[in-house]
Amino acid sequence: MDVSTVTIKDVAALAGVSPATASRVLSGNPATSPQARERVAAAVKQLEFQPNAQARSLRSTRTDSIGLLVSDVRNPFFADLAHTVEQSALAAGYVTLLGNANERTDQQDRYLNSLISRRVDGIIVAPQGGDSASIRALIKRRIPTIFVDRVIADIDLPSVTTNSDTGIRQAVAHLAERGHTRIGYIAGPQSISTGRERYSAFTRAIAATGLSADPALIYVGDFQAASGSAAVHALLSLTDAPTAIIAADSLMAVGAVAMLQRLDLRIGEDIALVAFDDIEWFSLLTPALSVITHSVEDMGRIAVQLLLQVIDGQHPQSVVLPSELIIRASSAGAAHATLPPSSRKN
Amino acid sequence: MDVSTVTIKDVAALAGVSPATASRVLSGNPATSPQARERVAAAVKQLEFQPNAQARSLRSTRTDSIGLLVSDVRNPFFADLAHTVEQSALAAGYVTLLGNANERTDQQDRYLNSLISRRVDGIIVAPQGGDSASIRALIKRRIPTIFVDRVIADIDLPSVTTNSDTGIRQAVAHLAERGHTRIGYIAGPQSISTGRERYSAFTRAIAATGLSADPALIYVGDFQAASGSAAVHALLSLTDAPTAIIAADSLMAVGAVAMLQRLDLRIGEDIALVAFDDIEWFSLLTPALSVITHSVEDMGRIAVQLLLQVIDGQHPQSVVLPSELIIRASSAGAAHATLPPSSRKN
DNA sequence: CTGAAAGCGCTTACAG
DNA sequence: CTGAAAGCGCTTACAG
Repeated sequence: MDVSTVTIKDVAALAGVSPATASRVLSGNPATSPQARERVAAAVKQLEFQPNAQARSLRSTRTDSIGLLVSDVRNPFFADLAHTVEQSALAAGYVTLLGNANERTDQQDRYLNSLISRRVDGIIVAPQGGDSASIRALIKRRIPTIFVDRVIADIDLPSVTTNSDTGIRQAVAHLAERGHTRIGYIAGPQSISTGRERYSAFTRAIAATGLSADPALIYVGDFQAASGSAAVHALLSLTDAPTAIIAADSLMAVGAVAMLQRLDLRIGEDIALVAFDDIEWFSLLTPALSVITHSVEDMGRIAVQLLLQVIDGQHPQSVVLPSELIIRASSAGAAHATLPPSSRKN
Repeated sequence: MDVSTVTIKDVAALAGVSPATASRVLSGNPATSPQARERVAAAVKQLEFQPNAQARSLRSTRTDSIGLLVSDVRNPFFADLAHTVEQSALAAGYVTLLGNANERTDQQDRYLNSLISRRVDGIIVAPQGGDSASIRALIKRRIPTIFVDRVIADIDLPSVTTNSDTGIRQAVAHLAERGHTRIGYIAGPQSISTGRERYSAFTRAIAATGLSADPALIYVGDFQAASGSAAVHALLSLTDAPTAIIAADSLMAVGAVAMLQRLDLRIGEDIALVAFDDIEWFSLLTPALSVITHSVEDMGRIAVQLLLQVIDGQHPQSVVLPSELIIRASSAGAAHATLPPSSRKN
């Protein structure tokens, strides 16, 4: 007998009960006799029965699965987030279907539609860009959904985000204290909430400390490594170049490090660098990178919590997590004037 | 009308056709009239109809989804693999459900069972450890399955793996040429095929070059960072410590780097280091890390290709990809005697 | 505690 | 090219 075609009927027949009873035993319904439980269990084992999740959820409308849509799996922050979400969900009995938007709205829409078609019980999404038809569709269908890390401005859904203000303020204050007056900022895309928020946190911090608010010190990147490299090159080509740089995410920081190395600049001496997002690797660089840290574990765990509450019919409050500066060698030194790339070997 | 309850019957009613015709239009069956196509399309749009994938696959036995089980999403190699698999699958019209075994057999089994229940069309798996009931179940059920990166010894399934021999031989030869005679090796777990294979490639290379085959030079780790740190500490505590170390994966290499830094050893001068797996970050370290590279893009792309062939009823040959040494500063210097940790500040 | 029956939302021979 | 009908593998009121 082809084991792949074993159905609950086969189990029921072997156990000598009706499919209904077999189903009850399988789903842990207490209205079953010990004998029935025993015999069904034996039959399941003997036939290696695996219930068909499709059929089950077609009838019961539950799938015991959630969707997680991240912006970019290759970004260590989102890889870590995927990991914690998945572990938390597993502990609650849910399987996580992971989708990767690849920082593109079209792929986000494709995955979201696919998750809708699969009738996941809920979705955790780190949304791309601005408005999106597929996210509106989630709301229209009343599919339990929460935002993580990022939000979409006029869509009112529970979320877990980071208050970037504290960490960025601490970073700017710290750099000011080390004598930096012109701090460059590599911003994230302004179509993404974290990009906007960290940007405004930076400008507020600059204003509060009375440092140069020269708009030329701000370079808007796209949260990917290449834009971090481009940013460093542009910022250091200024006549009055910054002596310190803050990057709004880890990938752009990676690009910044690569370009600084290519320009033969010594990080922490010739120029200070601080990255948003604390990635394990940053502490291994020479010098170790100062970072603005926020807890990806908390974010993932709380995201699952909130989603389960929404699935349960509740209306949980959004949660905002703190951020904090960790000072390492890349920003520990005093400010020095930075030479433009053109005057150095490249 | 609650948009989430729109079914194909509603679409058919609005379009003035039968559900059968609506279904044919939806699935692109050519046996449909232009009028039917047009009116169904209009109804779908107006009602924002999303077909229920569960119901569809219950009847048609296809789900247009594949499963990918990786060993550890937080390992950049597997994150990259997930990315390329997903992109290739998407191009072929499949959605990828990603599961994370977290280097644990029990989680692997849980996900595999869940993927079976969801009736994915095929599964790509980087298997944990040795034999596994859930992997045997895949075969019994004749679920198209292929191995990627790792294999299980006596299970005969198509696979895409790396021939680690070339790269490791090049690495050993390169280190020998630089004057190293005692090369330490941080092995992966011997329960995993890549762990075993790279280990034997190393011992073969050592034998071929006539270097020290002292068993004390080999430390067996678990492919995680912490074991790389422990390995470095153990190897450098030897009376006759190695002057060069090869780590069998990127995570153990990260641990090795962290420990070498903690011991205040200068990589590339006091001790040479080579890592298996080429991770973007490795070139940013100071000094940049020499690596044994193999193409994760090819691996992911080919894995999807093979799986589609298996789904199509074919019996594709396994593919073995090449590996190659990339020499950077971490191994460029000449060999020096290495002092044990006890004689240094820690 | 149990079984017969209906139905979840689709698809697919079958007949026309 | 189209529709009525059966059925995919489950679950769940309903009646006993």
